[in-house]
Amino acid sequence: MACVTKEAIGRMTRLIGDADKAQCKVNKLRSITAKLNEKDIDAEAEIFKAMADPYRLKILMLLREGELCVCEIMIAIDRPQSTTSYQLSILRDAGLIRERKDGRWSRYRLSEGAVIEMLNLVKLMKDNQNGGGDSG
Amino acid sequence: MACVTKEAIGRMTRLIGDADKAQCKVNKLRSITAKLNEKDIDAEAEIFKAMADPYRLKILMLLREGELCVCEIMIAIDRPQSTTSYQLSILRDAGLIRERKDGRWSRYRLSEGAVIEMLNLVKLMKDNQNGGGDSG
DNA sequence: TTTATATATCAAAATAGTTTGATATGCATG
DNA sequence: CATGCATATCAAACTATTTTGATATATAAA
Repeated sequence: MACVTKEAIGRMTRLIGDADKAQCKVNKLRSITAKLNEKDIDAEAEIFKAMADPYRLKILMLLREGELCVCEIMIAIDRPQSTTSYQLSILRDAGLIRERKDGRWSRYRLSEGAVIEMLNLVKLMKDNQNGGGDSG
Repeated sequence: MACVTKEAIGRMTRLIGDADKAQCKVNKLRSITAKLNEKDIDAEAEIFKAMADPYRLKILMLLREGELCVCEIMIAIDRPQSTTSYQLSILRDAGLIRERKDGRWSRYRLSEGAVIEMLNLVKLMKDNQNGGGDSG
């Protein structure tokens, strides 16, 4: 951390043109990131990681329609049981879905409305990138 | 795909208790996922992947404050230049940030407001999970 | 209580993503 | 055009995630 500071100030001085202001800017940048709580950021990254897979996105989209058990989900995404279980465990551990035991079945559902908002938002972003195309 | 269908209908029949209805349900589940466009889902997963890393989240949070060049970002996140460049390329390729060349500097900024909405939404989700804690 | 079923977990192979020093590229200046 | 600097790209080591058959666990039915 400390070992790059000198070079950092040099770079910043060339960028800004004034050594004192550069020192100031370096301090400011460092203080902004210092304020960002590591644990919070890791927790947020964990949520994005859980959504960062096509099968898992499919599962979330399916669960918008209502609660489903593992055997239904494995049919829908067309993967083996162990794979389906694995993907569900990632979503569950990230807090995106909830499990309910029902006899020998495990039924899964979305844990909160924000998951749907997230899916809507990412669709919007994708559509904006492609120039406003439409899709299911 | 076809080779699991028979077993799928068996499972579904046990779940529902009626072979015809089971066949129907299997078809319905398959048709829901069939409607989900693979390319769209992959594109959306790509966006989530880009956000699924603590350093990249930090960068996005920094860029909420305005445009920054690579040398400023590497100071803020305290990583070597090559690492910083790599992370920026992931964000750029996913369409989350935009690059602007300015002499020998490359300046980066958020590409759209939806990125900020995404950051707000994930913070909400994380806070809900922890029982409403607060953070920077 | 034996058997079948649904799901979770394990373990090992396969695949994918990250880090970073070294090097290339491109701009600006002397 | 030689030099210095900012950034991008490369390549190899490293780390993490995913896949899936096999196996364990738990529930229900025979």
